[in-house]
Amino acid sequence: MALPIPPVQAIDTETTGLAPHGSDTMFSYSLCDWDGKTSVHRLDGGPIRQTTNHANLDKFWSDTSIEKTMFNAKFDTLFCEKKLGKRLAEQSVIHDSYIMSHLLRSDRKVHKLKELAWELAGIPRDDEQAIHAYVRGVEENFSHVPEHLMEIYQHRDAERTMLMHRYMYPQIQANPKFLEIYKMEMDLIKVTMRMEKRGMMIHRQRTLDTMAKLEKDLALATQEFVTISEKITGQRIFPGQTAKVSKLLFKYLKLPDLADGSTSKDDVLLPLREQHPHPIIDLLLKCRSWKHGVSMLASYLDYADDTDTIHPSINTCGAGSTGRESCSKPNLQNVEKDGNLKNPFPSPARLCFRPRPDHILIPIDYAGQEMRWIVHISGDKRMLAEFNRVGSDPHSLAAGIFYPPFTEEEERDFHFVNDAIRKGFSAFKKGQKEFKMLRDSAKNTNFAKPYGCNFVKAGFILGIPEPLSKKRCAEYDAMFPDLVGCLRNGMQEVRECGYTTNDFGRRLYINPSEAYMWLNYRAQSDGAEVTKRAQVRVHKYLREATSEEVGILLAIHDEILIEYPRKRLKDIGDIMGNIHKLMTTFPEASVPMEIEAKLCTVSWAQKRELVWKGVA
DNA sequence: GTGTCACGCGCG
DNA sequence: AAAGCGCGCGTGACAC
Repeated sequence: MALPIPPVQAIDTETTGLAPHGSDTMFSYSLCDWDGKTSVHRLDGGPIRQTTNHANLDKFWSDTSIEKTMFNAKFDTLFCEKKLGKRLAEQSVIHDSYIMSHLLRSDRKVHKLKELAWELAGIPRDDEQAIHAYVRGVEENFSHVPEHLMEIYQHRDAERTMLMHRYMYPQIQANPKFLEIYKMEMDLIKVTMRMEKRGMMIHRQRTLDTMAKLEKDLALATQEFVTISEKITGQRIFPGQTAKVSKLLFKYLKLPDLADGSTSKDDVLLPLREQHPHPIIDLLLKCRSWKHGVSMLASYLDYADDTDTIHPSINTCGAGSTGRESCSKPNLQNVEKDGNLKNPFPSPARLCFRPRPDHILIPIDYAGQEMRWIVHISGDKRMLAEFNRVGSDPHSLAAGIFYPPFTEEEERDFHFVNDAIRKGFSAFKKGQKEFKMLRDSAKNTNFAKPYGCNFVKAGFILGIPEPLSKKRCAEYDAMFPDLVGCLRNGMQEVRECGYTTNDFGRRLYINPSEAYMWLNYRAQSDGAEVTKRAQVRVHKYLREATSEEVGILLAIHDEILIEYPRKRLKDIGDIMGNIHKLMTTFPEASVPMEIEAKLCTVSWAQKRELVWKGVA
C-alpha cells in the first residue's frame, strides 16, 4: 500500500550574487519532489523559455497546497519574490532545513547544504568544482557558467534540499517543543525578510563630514605616533604593527607587561593609561579607534543603496550555539555608540544613522534581561521574591549585603578602607555618587557570583580586603544559596548529557570540557528566545494595526528598533501600550519582563525618554 | 596575488 | 578596569 505523499517540494535558486536587496537577480531555479525527481528551469536565454519558466515559478508559488522546503529559505524566497514582483512568504508554508540543522545540532560547526548532505547521506561534494574552476577563470558569476555544467549541480542541490528535509523534519516533529520553536523560527524568517527590505537609513553628508574629521585627526595622531616611536627606538613604527608596538611599550619604555605582550585596549592600554600615563598610549588609542571608525563608516556608505538605505543580512540562527541572531553586510548590531566610558576617543557612528524622512526611531530594550534570566534559571527563592516585588532593585539589595555599616571591630581592623564603604550602602540615598558607586560594584558582583567567581575576585570587584570579602560573600551565599549553587548543577547536567535545554525547549549543546559556560549559554538563549518571539508578535500586530506603516528595523539581542511615522504620533500611546503587552507576556519566565522605550528624531545616537499613556 | 590565522574591538 | 560569554569585521603577518 502506498503511503500518502506529503505535499512538499524543494526549491533551490541560482542568482547572480548574494544581495537580494541589491542588484542581484535570480537566473535559474531547480525543483525536487518528494521522491527525488528533479527539474531545472532557466529564467534567461530567450524570451519563450523565460516567459514559460516565469509562469511555472509563479504557479509553483501560487499553489498553496504545496509546502516549500529550502535550505536558507530567506535567501531563495527573497529572490523568488523579486523575480515575480510580489510577496510570497506570508501566504506560503515554507520550510528551512538550515534552521532545522541548527535546532537539532547546535554544536555542528558548519551548517552548509553540501557538507550536511555529504555527512548525513553520503552525497559527494565534487559537483561544484567544475563551476568554481570556470567562474575563477572568467571572473564572472554563475549565470555565465555554461548551462550543462550548471545543470549537474542544480539537480543535485535540489535533491540535497529535499533529502535534508526528509531527514530532519521528522526529528523536529518528534519533539513538540522543537516543533513549536521551529514554527516560531519560520515566522521570524518572514519578519526578518521585511526588516531587511525596510532597511536602516544613513545620513550620507553627516557620515562624510564625520569621516573627514576623523581622517584628519587620525593623520595627525599617526604622524605623532611614528615620530615618537622613531625617537625612542630609532625605527618608524606604525600603530597597526602590533608586535612592534608591544616591543615599544614593554621593551623600550619598560611599561609593565600586564597580559603577556598583548596591547589590547581594555586589559592593557586603559589600565596603563591610568597608572603610567605616556603620550604614546593615548596616541595609540586614538589611532586604533579612529582608524576603525573611518573604515566602518566607509563600509556603511558602501552598503547604502541610492536612497541611502542599508539592507543588512540578518541571520536568525547566526549564533549557532545559543540561538541568538547575528547581522552582517554590514553588522548593524555593533555600530559604535558615543559616550561609551570604555573608549576615551570614540568614533560616533550612531550619529550617522537617521530616521527616514517623516519618521522617528523607537529603540525598545528589555531591562536587565541577563540578570532576570540568571535568577529565573537559578530558581533562587529570595532573589525571585525581590524581582517580583513592586519597585524591586536586586542590585541595591546586594549592595546592602556587601556593604553593611562597619562594626567597631571592622573599623579597627580595616580603617584604611574608603569612607563610603565604611559607612555602608544604607548611609546613602539615590542620586548620591556614593550610592551609584557602591550599587555598581554590587551589581558587577551580582553577575560575577552566579558565574562562579570566588571571594578573592569578589573582593577585588567590591574594593574590600580579602578577609572582609570572605565574610561578606559567606553572607551573600547563605542568603542566595541557589543563585551561587546553580552553576554546579548545570555543569553536572552538561557533563552527563552534553547539552542543556532552555526554558522554551531549545537544546543547546555544550562541550563537556567547557561545562562552566552553561549558565551563560542558558541566559543568552532564554533572552534570545524572548526577543525573537517579541519580533514575531510585534510584527504581526503592526501589520494588522498599521498596515506596516510602523515596522521593526533591527533586533540587537535584548532590544528592538522600531521605525514610526510622525503622522501616527497621536496613536503612539495605544500602539506602545499594545507593544508593551506583547513584549512582556512570557509565562515561561518566573520573573517579570520589563521594557524601556526611547525616541530618536535626529539620529540613532540622540535619544529621549519615551513615555506613553498609562505608564509612569 | 589568495587564503588563513591571531589579534583587536565594536555591540549585546 | 574588574566575572563570563556570543557574534562580525578590519588589520597585519605569514604561508602558499
